[in-house]
Amino acid sequence: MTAEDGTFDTPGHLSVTTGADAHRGDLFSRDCPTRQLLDRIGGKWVSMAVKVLGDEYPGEVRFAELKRRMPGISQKMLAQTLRSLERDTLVARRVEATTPPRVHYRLTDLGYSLTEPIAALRDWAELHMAQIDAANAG
Amino acid sequence: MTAEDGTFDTPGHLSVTTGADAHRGDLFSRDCPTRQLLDRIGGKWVSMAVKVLGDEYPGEVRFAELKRRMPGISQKMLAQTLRSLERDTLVARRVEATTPPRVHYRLTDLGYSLTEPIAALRDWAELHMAQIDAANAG
DNA sequence: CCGTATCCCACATGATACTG
DNA sequence: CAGTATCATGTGGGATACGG
Repeated sequence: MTAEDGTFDTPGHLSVTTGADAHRGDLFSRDCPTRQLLDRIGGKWVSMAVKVLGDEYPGEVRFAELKRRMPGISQKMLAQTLRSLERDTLVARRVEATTPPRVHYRLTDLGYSLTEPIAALRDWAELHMAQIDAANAG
Repeated sequence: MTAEDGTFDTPGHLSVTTGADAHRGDLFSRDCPTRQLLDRIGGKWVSMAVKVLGDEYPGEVRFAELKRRMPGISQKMLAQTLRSLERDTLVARRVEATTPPRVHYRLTDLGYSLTEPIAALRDWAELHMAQIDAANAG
């Protein structure tokens, strides 16, 4: 019942200051994939954007429509979130060169594949978050 | 292909920015469970702590041993992370009243159940994070 | 319509020191 | 050993204004 995988077996923290060049540089820069992923989807608006886009997959959603479906988000955060997802190739961007321009976003196949593990989180959350909230309240 | 569930149908945006004047009626709109969960496990050390404890489940791990298995974490952050998990009833704490005292931590059943969706994240990450890193590099 | 640029602040995290 | 207290800081994210 102990570990059968080694996801977290490297720290992601630099350990030693002896010797300027250290050993291969592999000691610290190798973060665990789970932590890396959480750093990406843990942002305030990322999971919501993925959900909204996933609901239309493989269809597209325009910027303004995304904003409308994500109440409370600012233009800045929406653009920033989408840029990040685009850099990660989780979202594709298509510009219609009209005036004014229309910009369409869609999940890539990779992005859509991410909706699976997120759905696992959602299922767990829907089953158990109430209990956790109750524990915090009481 | 549109939404069949309503996970993200409320914004969860708070408007008060002063924080000190306790503005009544500023409701934290009901956040979606997924976002709430990500707020909890998205912390820098939470997923690692769950992993380390999960590897020993249903066994216990002592504070110092936990710290040893989470390279880079400070005592403060370890204690803080464990307190949070304990409040959420994801982790149980047992104190051995010796001198010096020994404190043992273990995942609760609820906490252990969380390792399932986290494993889904990990599996996805191990398959795809390299591709995402490559996209960012290039 | 679709952004970017600025300013600002709360907060998560870290370093360090102290205690039972 | 197992914490708590204090101080410092980088940054995520919000408000607002401007630009193509």
